[in-house]
Amino acid sequence: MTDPIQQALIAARKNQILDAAAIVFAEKGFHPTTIRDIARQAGIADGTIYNYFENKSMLLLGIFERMRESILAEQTMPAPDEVDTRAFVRAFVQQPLTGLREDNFALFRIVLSEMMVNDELRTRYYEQIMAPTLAIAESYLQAQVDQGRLHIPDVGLTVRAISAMILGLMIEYTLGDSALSAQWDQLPDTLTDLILNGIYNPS
Amino acid sequence: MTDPIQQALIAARKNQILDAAAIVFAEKGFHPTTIRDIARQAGIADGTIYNYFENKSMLLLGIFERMRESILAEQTMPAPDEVDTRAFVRAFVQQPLTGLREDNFALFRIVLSEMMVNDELRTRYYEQIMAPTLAIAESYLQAQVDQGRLHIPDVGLTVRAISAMILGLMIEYTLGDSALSAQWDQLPDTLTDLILNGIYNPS
Amino acid sequence: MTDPIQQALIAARKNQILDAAAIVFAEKGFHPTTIRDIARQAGIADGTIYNYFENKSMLLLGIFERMRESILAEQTMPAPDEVDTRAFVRAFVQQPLTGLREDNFALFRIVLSEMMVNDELRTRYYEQIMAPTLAIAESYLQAQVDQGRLHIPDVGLTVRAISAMILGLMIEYTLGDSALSAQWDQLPDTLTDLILNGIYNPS
Amino acid sequence: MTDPIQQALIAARKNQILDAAAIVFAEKGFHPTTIRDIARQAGIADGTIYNYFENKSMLLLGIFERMRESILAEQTMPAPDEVDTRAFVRAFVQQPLTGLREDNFALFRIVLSEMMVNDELRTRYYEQIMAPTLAIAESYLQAQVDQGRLHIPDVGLTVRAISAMILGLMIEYTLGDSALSAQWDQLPDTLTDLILNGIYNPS
DNA sequence: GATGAATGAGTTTTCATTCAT
DNA sequence: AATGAATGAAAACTCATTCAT
Repeated sequence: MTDPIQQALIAARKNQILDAAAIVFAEKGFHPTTIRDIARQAGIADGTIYNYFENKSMLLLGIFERMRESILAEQTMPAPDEVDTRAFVRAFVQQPLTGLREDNFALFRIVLSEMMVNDELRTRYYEQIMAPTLAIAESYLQAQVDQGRLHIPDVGLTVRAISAMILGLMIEYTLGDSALSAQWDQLPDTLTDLILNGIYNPS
Repeated sequence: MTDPIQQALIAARKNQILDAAAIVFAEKGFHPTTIRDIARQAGIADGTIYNYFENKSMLLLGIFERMRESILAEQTMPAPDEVDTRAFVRAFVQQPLTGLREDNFALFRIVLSEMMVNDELRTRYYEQIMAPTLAIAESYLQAQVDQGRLHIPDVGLTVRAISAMILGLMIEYTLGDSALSAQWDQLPDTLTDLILNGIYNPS
Repeated sequence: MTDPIQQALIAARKNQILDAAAIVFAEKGFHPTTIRDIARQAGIADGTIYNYFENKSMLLLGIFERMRESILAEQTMPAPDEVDTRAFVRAFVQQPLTGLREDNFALFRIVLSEMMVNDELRTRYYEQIMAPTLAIAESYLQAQVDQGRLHIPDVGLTVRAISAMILGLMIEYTLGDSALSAQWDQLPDTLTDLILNGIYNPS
Repeated sequence: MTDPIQQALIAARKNQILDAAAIVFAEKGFHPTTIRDIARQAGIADGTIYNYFENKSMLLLGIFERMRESILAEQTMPAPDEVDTRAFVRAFVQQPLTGLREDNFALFRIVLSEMMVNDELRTRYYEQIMAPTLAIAESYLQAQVDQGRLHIPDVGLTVRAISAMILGLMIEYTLGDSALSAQWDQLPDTLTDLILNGIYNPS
């Protein structure tokens, strides 16, 4: 049970299966993918998958968990005091935009799509990722406000608006907006300007 | 074929079916809903649906078309000159936030979820809704910039960022963020402030 | 719904399916038989079966219902007064022994086997067939007792013992007892003697 | 191979497995029970079972063999001369009725059910249990007939009828007849009366 | 145009059995 | 001898779609 070698083998096999599932899901989508597709991609038998995952939905959940872990691992925000405010905000928006790029995008689309429709997935996402991430961001911004660097009437709502902007941009990207993909690399700077200074011209 | 009475009957029957489909989709989701579910809800036979729609996906497309029409019909932007800049921006963000609320939300989630995964739906959405809407918004903002009221280095990207914020907020809402739903009515003002002035405290 | 022609068509199709199921069950047994086997035998598609029966078990239940109806239809006991006691008892034992012979035996074995193991089937059998049959037999015997023709200390238990004897003989037959099948036709007389007079030699 | 210690170990392990199988079979039935269920119950690995039994059916056969041995071991009929005829018949019917009660009943139902459907099991049952038991009973009865105590025109058929009555009663019991289970303890006497004297009232 | 019975391809999931360790 | 992960065949069941009436 607690044999560490066994544990490692089980984890390795689980990862092997999730790797395969991620590839096929990203390629064909969740519903069109069959268990057989995944088994073939992983080079194992159909039944083996069921030794490690209860059913097909749990595979998506497994992929989601791994995304969660890798995202949380990356979340190394700079200490707010050490950088100037602009660099801080820029880091804040850039991380998700570049972190979830390329290969991950196809998969992100699949997972998000299913998440909007699958209660269990949605609950887990909100509780395990979104809520804690929002809380962390909120405390960061609040610290900046307390230091007088930022002026934010409602920190909670503002944090949600900013993260929504990032999420929405990733969705618009997946929807095929060519202008967006062409200028993707300019986003961090443009967003930072927008967030910090707005678009009003007071002159 | 071009008999106007026939046309009206066909349109009425199509709407009857789409009404039924919208109800059931909103309740159960797209994939879990069967043609029989929809036929029962509409009070007609399974086969009748196929006299009006090619297949199940086309039902989603039909619903989507109706959403498009109602959204476009609502898009009555104020003439930019007639209102001050703040009221203009506020109207810009408020319309989708209040328009797509309540009953529509469940359906919006289903349609968006499938759209992220269905190429045809996605293409149609981008070409028929997102692209024209972005273009209109872009021209509006550009006019304000030209009048010196707004300062926007990259109008295209900024329009996308703002609309992404709105889309993202609707998604976060569907994901079950309670803070967001509690303060939903404050969003138009908060967003307008954020968009116009940003969060930087220059003092 | 209540269209009599529809009703007849549905009944006919149900019987077609049950006929096929009875043949294949009798040949291969319940568990080894697949839905496809039955569909092929009936000359219809697999899915059609599910338009008429909820699942495989319901087919067995349907067969069972038809056996029930045909058995009840045959249960035309002679009026107890019109025949002498011996003829009455003989008719009592002969009917099931000859009624459930030949073709039916293979099917009887399958149904009984599954009935001993399937709660729903067992409950239905007891309530719809065994209990009423026992009640009828009990009242018949009681009438004979009241007329002084028979001497039965416990009518309920005796009725059960006699019917058990018949059931047991059918099972022993299915178990392959060659002596029994060779002398099957003598059973009604032998059983009548045994039941009426017992085996004690008082001389 | 013939190492007596080895033999004992093998026998012990076989019994351990059969004990587990009997428990789970009695609880869930034969088909619904998985090898894993049995292995868990026995506290061993799935594969170990296959070191001792060829396949799942052989487990049922193994259980059956043990039942056979215990039944034959119990079959200690009184010497016919030593008891009066009534006591003899009573002992004859009582033994199976009380022997196969309580715990054994659930298992008996499973085994009998499968026996009616499984050729190998059925053949073994007939040849190894039913035929010898009938033969013994037949010789006992024949002895009584020869001594003039009993009057039986056809001993073979009568023996089958009596044993069928016992078997049938056990089945009716398993089918859930409440009157039967309530009066189960009176059965030996009632049956003895019925068998010896019948129900005819010659007065 | 409406009906709804018939179709049958397609998929998930189970589980007896094997065999390398 | 014991293990239990891997296997993959097998089967029930669903449901979008068709088409004769």
